[in-house]
Amino acid sequence: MGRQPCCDKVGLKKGPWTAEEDKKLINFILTNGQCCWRAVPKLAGLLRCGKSCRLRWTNYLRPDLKRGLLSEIEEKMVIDLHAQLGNRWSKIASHLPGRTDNEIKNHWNTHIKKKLKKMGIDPLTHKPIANDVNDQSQQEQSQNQLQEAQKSCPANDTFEVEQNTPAVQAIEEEGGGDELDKMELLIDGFCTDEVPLIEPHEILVPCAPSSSSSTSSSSSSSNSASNFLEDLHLPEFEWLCDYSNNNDSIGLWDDDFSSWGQESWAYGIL
DNA sequence: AAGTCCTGCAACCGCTGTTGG
DNA sequence: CCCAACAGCGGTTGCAGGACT
Repeated sequence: MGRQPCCDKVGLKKGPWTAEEDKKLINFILTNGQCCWRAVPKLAGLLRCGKSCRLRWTNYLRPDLKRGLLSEIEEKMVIDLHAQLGNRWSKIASHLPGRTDNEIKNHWNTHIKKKLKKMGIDPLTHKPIANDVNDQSQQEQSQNQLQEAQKSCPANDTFEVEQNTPAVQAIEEEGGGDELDKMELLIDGFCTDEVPLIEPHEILVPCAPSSSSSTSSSSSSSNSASNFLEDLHLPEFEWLCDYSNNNDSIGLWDDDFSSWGQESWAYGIL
């Protein structure tokens, strides 16, 4: 007797979310908080499975998300953390407030991997790419050592940034080392699972409009959040912050979104 | 202008870990 | 201890839009 599917997939909608669905999900979460994702679609009136709702919320609708490309500092952090943690994207994401594991994973696969390869660095091992067989065996050895080190240093152990990985050195040589130093102040000496990393007043708006070119396919992705919210035409609540100003910040940082009450959050429910 | 290729992101799938009966 | 239910994670895919021919 195998495990039952997480949801009854018959009649459930798949594919891109519509603004209407987003609206329903946001309203439901804001009203009821995050609880029992399996029940969310039914209660929210959505023809989606709970898994899909959770993903949509955590990867896109969460108000504390930053949008746009990763900054140079964030990119370096990702590289450094990846050297330490491997493909544990959620752990890496926990060090980058406002970023999701999916976003980081995508960015790694599409940007950073190429960048590192271009620099002659193996994105897997974070070591210079070897050319001959001997170097390859050395590489494998160092890879094994890295994995052993990771095993002996589980994610919950105190995390310290390894500052001298070739990858990070290479990045630093390209400029921006000072910024990395600043960021290291933030991440040095806390446990991987210890969040928050920043104070509420430091939270960035989830919408910093990116001036960089965006090739997003989704109707609303990579837009500024203000535009995104306008697209949703949400009548039930309003964002209290002026998201049109990049320097504004929203006053919340709470991992436990379930604690969000009807009126206790950064929005005002009308 | 039309067709093709490439890129990047959102979302899905399947597996693992955790929890509670 | 076992098993089912559930949440979460990481790998992968599908597709829209831009770049190129």
